[in-house]
Amino acid sequence: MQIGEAAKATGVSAKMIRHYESIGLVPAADRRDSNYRDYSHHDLHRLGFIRRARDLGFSMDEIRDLLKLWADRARASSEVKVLAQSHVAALDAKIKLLQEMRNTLDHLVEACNGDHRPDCPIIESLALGPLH
Amino acid sequence: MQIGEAAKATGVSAKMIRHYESIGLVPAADRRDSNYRDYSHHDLHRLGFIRRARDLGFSMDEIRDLLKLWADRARASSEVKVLAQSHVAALDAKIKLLQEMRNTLDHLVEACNGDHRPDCPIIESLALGPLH
DNA sequence: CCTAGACCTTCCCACCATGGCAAGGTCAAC
DNA sequence: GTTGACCTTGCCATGGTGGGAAGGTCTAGG
Repeated sequence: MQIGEAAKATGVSAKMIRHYESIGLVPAADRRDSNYRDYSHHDLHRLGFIRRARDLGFSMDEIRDLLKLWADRARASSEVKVLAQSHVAALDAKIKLLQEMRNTLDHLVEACNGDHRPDCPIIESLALGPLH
Repeated sequence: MQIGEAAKATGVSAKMIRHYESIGLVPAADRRDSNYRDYSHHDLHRLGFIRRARDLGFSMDEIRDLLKLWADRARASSEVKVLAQSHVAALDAKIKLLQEMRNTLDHLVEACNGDHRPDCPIIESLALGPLH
């Protein structure tokens, strides 16, 4: 199976498959005589794993760790759990930050008349002063 | 006031102040004989505005628009409100995405024993198959 | 007067994940 | 044998920020 097909099958773009190979996240693919990359079922499995991990927001480094844990059939599930938990915590922190932004801004939006007049608490709040 | 002091006063790093100047977000600062940049109260005001907008998660492009709206004292508050509302919507979308990640992963975490045994729904879920 | 150190200058490189484009090779179908 | 769909490598860009190098400027103290 060549790269385009592998891309469709896994939802990882051909571009990114090559990139993952270049950074060592996946082993270098086999090549045909044409020099085209050739993907096995096993390769697809690995790419699918990576895509799902990315869909959950894991970073490349974390995915690298997850792949190692996946390969190690003797590792304790607690090792995986710890990694996943710390990612949940990171997601929670990001969500909290975004929610604070959202709420602050939403209050300002609510306070803004949104009419033809220039007075606007949103701009005024941004324009407080040099500091503070 | 030179750049380091302006950085402390506004919470925008000297590095970023220069960057903002280079991309035209702030006008080129006055220079002293030494070629050091020289910041006025007015400049600080603008930098403070930018920092607060960044703290609310606005992109550089949006901040550019906000600065224009700030400068235009005749503009309707509705113009500002529309911009802010669309940013709130963008924040909501990001938050939703992160929450979906978080919840999916959290369910897997809850389902994982986290003990010495290797069985782990987290890894199993990532390893579903080449597709799906 | 000289030096140390704290500041400033410009310029280039790095991150992370991804896309785009260009110049060229390969293969299948018509 | 040409067309068109695919592949190859390589370089550049994004956005917002930090790091560092190599060198100029200023101030305080000996």
